[in-house]
Formats: sequence, structure tokens, C-alpha cells
Amino acid sequence: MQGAIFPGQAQWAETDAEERHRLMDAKVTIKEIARYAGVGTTTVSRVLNNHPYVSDEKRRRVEQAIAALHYRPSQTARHLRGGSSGLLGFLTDDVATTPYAVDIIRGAQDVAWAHHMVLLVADTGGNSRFAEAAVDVFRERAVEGIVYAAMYHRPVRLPAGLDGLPTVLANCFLEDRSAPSVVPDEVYGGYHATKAALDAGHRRIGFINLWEETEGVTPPFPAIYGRLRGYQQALEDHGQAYEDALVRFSNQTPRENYRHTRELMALPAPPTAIFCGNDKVAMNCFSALAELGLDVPGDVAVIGYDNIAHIAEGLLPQLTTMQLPHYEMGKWAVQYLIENQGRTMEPVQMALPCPLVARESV
Amino acid sequence: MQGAIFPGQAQWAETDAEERHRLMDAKVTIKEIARYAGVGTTTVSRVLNNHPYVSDEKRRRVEQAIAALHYRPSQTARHLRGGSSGLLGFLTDDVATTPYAVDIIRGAQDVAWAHHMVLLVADTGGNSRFAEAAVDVFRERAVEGIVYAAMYHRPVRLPAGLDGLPTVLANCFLEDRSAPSVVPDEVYGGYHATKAALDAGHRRIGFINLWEETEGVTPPFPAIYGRLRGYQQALEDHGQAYEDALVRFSNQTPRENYRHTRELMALPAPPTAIFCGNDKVAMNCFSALAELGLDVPGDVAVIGYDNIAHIAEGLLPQLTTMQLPHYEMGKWAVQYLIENQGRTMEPVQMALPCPLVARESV
DNA sequence: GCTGTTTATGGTAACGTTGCCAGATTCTTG
DNA sequence: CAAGAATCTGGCAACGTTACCATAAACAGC
Repeated sequence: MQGAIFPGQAQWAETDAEERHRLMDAKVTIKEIARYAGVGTTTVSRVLNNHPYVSDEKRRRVEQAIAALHYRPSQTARHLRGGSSGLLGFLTDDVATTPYAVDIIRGAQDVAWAHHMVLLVADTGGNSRFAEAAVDVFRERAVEGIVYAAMYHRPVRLPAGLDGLPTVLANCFLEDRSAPSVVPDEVYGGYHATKAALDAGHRRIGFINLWEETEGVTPPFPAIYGRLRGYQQALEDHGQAYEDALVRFSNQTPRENYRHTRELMALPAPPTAIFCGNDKVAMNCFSALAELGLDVPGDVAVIGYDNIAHIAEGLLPQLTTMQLPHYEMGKWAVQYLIENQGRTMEPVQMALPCPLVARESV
Repeated sequence: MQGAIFPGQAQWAETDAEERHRLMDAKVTIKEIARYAGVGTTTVSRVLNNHPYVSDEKRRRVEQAIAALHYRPSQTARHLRGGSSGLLGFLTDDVATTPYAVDIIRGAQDVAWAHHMVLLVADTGGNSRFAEAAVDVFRERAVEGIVYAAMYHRPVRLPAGLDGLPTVLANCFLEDRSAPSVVPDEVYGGYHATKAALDAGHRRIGFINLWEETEGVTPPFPAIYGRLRGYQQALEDHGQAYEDALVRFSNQTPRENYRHTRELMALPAPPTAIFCGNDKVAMNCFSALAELGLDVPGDVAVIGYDNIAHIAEGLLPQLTTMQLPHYEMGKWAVQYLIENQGRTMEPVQMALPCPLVARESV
């Protein structure tokens, strides 16, 4: 790069720098810094950790040596010596289900990073044997805590082997509430979605709620029951009577979502607004309304849930929907973990609001 | 657990076990195992690492001690001693853009895990200062390699400070191709999408390609040019003439996507199939066709790209689309990293096929 | 029965770092 | 100016692990 006196020299200097680089980048230790700067290792350590009692002269020399040799302290040695590992485990059952659930990771990471900690992530793919193996690995690496995240809001069971490891659940919870958790406030979401329709002047508000059965049993999904309660509460607060006919439960296949919309609109007194259990339902709802020649939001307002950007921003008109606090849950989980380091954690059950994202469909 | 001679002893043993557990889970070392089993630390180490020259008797005693004290070797100490860190860095510019890009992480993780390695992930949020800080942290933790992933296929520039660290790019590449990379084969995707329409008997095939400009300049996105080339090639192979009027470029806003569909269908000889640059385009294309009273796939076939499950499976009819090999890219990147440990890596430029996912829209 | 190999075992150093201690120098203060 | 405090400084041990070395016993072959 720099000007060279003559070719041979330039070439030599270049390979030398390269060689040195290769050798050094591998392992520059505090000892070499000490030797290079002509001080003891302790002094170097003191400079690194901003301890007092180092003369300006030596501090300068050490800093220079560090820069010259591209020294980086070994986190491994620090940890072994007695420091913290600075590692947090992020365990998730299945990332793929809800795409924007990645935001949980981002939220967790941002807080961790601010505390000079790093995230070790493992996706178990729903395999509990794998989950236990992951916990084992986390333990071997001395993580200081674990965030267990589910990709949709539901009760979970923790993998074995977590005893004694501070664990916070995000977007899920234990049936017995014995561990701290942070989840979306579904009642709040249902309430404000309905309120948005009411505030826009709508009085008959349909609700295509979610529904799911495994072997005839409906798991206690808060999304289903919470949003319904919020819906009812909002109606009540606005003096509107609750009407069974306006509430439907869809197993979320496109055809079912479509059918429920059609049946809702075939009512003697059809709704002028439809609150959909999620954005996919809203998408199919749009199709059905379009086929009926109805305009959104002119004839019927539609509100979704989840704020899946690809759908909500991609639809025509763009979808007004409820935001799941994924990012915030990730943040909260790690925050709580870090705040309570050392202490035993209270099993706080935190619910974060799902704010309305107003677009064009109301 | 074992039978007790008299109650007092049992009780003592119990609390003792609990107490011991609390204290030990914190840190059981190889030394304590050795003392408990009445052997030397070396012997314990030999058992742990399946080395020969340990009598069955002592091996049994050591294994028992390990189980009794819930011992786990410290990866930190192993690493310091000279072992590998077993850490891989996963650096990404922005996870949020394409939701299913998380599959890159899953793919990377699965391979890493199979090699007893763990993924350290950092999302830079597109901030290059943060990216460099992340590289620094990765270095301090002695990661053995880095996967740099972009969330849509494009040229990138690596953060500073990666010199000497084996790096593989996933879903992105360097302009000068100086580092190995793995990306989707866009030409292949464009070719097979078009071929699917041709094979279904279609002869006039519209193409709503993607387009993007920043300050009047279109970055060299392979998605745009590659798919177009594939489209052209497929037509040629089937003896169909390429027609400029059938190819459009959309900046991907819902309204533009809609407009392009309408204009395509307003042609003197409108297409009987439309290949969309991605699933969002296809979604808007569906709306436009529905409004025209056209049936999919009866009147017009539609093919998407990306296979965003929420859209592709949520539409009516379900969308036939091209799968981006996210999971496979993650796998390939880590595989390549691990295979070439120690060696200097050839800057292989790998392109993985985008297979057709046949659903109902063709 | 003597050499040479195979098997079994534990002690010790080293990995890179920092806390503790001890020694040396300078600065206060009565 | 003597005694104590504050400021510098480096040596050494220890964190938990494994490679290397040394020692010892058992076993083979002639």
C-alpha cells in the first residue's frame, strides 16, 4: 500500500507483516504485552481493567503495546480465573412458526449486549431430547441464565436439567407459574382491537377467533380466551350487547377463514367490522369480502392480529392490526435475568401490551 | 435413596445431599471426582475422554462418582488448556426483513451441533459499528469461524477486523468474490418457475419482476437479473419467443404490484400465467385477478417466489411458489467452515437450487 | 529367569488471566 | 525529620483441564 523504495523490499515487508499477523493474531498473551512494554503482567492487567496505581508513563507504554500487537484479552481465561462467563442461553422450541418471533432474539440480544453478554442460541425443533442436550451444553459452558422462548403464546414444560439455572420464559409460561415469564397481554389486545372498531363508529363487530384442537382437546391458549375476554369487555364498556352469532371460531385453514367471513356477512344483520384472530385470517377475510363486492374499509372494516409485516403491509388496503410485543418480551426476559443475578428470582408473570398498528383497513 | 439403618441417618443424608447439590452444582471439579472415586485426576480425565489404560474397576468407580456428584466438565478449562473453543459466530445484518431467513440459523445450528459446536449469534441491525464490535467480541471468545448472513440475496461488505478469521457468507457475497459464499441459484429458480408454467401448457407467460432503486441506482441484485435470465432461457428451450411487453418491473408496493397485473391483463393478448417476483407480488396479483373476475388457476396460473409459508399456504387457492434454500445455505456455510478448519479456504461461490413447491395456483 | 513390551496409575506443568501479597518509592503531617 | 499513609510495581498462586513424564506391575518370548 505505502510507497516502497524498491520492489524487493516492498515484497519482503509485505510477507513479513503477513507472517507476523498470522502468528500473532493466533495468540498474543498478556505476558507478551508485558515483555514488549517492559513491565510486569500485573501492570498490564491493571491497565486492562482500569485499576488505579499505574503511572502515566507505563500506562501509555502498555496501551501502545496492546495496539501494536493487536492484543485481545481471552474471555476464556478471564472466566476460568473467576470472572463471569458472560454467556446467556437462548432456547427455543420452534422458531419457524411465527416469522417475526425472531424479534424475541433481537430484543434479548440487545439487552444482553448492553451488559457485555452474548447469546448462545439453540433451536430444539420441538425435540425434548435435543432440548435436554442443549441444556447440558449450556451448563458446560456455564451460561448465567436461560431464556426459554416459544414461538406462539402457550403453556410449556421446561426440559429437564434446568434446576438451579436462572430461567425466564418468553412468550410462554408454566402451568404452575413456578418460573418467571413474559407474555403478550391478549386481553389488552382483544380489548383495543375491538375498541378501535367501536371508536370508528362501528356497532356490530364480528370476531373470527382462533381455534385449535389436538385429539379433541383445546389447549389453554391465552390467545383464544384472552382476546375473547377483551372483545367482550370492550363491548360492555361501550354499552354494546354481546351477541353469540357474531363470534366464530376458525381452525385457521384458508377455506374455513373464508367460510366464516361469508357466514358472518350472510347474517340478517351483518357486522360492519370484523376482528380477525390473526393476519392470515384477515387475508382470507379480504378475499371473501372482495368476492362479495364489498369495499374495505368503506363497507366493512377489518382488524388483524400479529402484525406480520409481509401480510399487513402487503394487503390492499394495508391492514390495521395488533402488534405482538416480541422484541419487548426478549428485552424484558434478559433484563429480568440480569437484574436478578445471584438472587433467587420471584416467579413474576409479566404481560406486555399489544398496541394497535393503524393502517388503512379501519 | 439407598436403604438407611435408622431414621436420623436418612434425614441427615437427605439434607446433606441437598446441601451438597446446591454447593456442587455450582462447581464440581475433576479433583473432587478423583477424591470421591479414590483415583488420580489423570484417571478421571482418561475416563472422560475415553482413553485406554484404565482398569474396569476404576472406570466404574469414576463413572459412578460423576453420576453421584452431577459432574460436568468445564468447557472453559478445556478450551484454555488447548482444546478448541467449539464456538462459531453467526453474524447477520438484519434478520427481520425476510421472516423465514431464520432457517439459515437453523441450518447452521444443526450442522454445528452435530460437530459439538455452538452458535454465538449477533444481529447487527445493519449498523456497521456494531458489527465491528461484534467481531471483536467473537474474537475475544475465540470463535473458530464466522457465518455472515444477509437476509436477502445481495452483495455485502464485511465488517473490519475479520482478517484471519475463517468467514463464509450465506445469502450474500463479496463483489470481488474473495470469500466463500453460498447463495440461492436465481437463474435456476427463474428457469423452473417458467418451466412449470410451460409444462402446464401455458404459452404466454407474464413476469412481474422485482425492481429496486436507491438514489436512482439499481444495486446488482441477483434476484432481479438471475430470475429474468432463467425466464428467458426457459422460453428459449421451449421454442417460445421472448416478448418485452410480458415482462414488468415492480418496486414491490402493493399498488404497483396490482397495477402491473392489471396492465398485463389489459394487453391485446394477455398472459395465461404470471410469474411473480415474490409471494407478496403474487398476493396482490391474486387481488387484481379476483377483481377482474378471473379464476386462479382456471383462467390464469400464478407462480410466486420465496415460499413464505404464511402467504403461500394462506392464500386461496394456495400458492405454487419457489423455495429459497435458507436452511440449506445455513447448513452449507457451517459445513464448509468445519471441513476447512485449519486449511485456508478456497473462495468457492456456491449456488443452491430453488425448488418448486407445487400447490394449487398452477 | 532375564529382557522388553504392554497395561495401569498418578504427579506435574501449562493454558491466560487477575487477586493477593510484599516490597519499594514518594508524599503527608505533626 | 521521623513515622505513617498513599502510590507504584512485580511475583506468585489459582481457576479446571489434559498432555507429558515417570513409575510400577503384569505379561510375553527366548
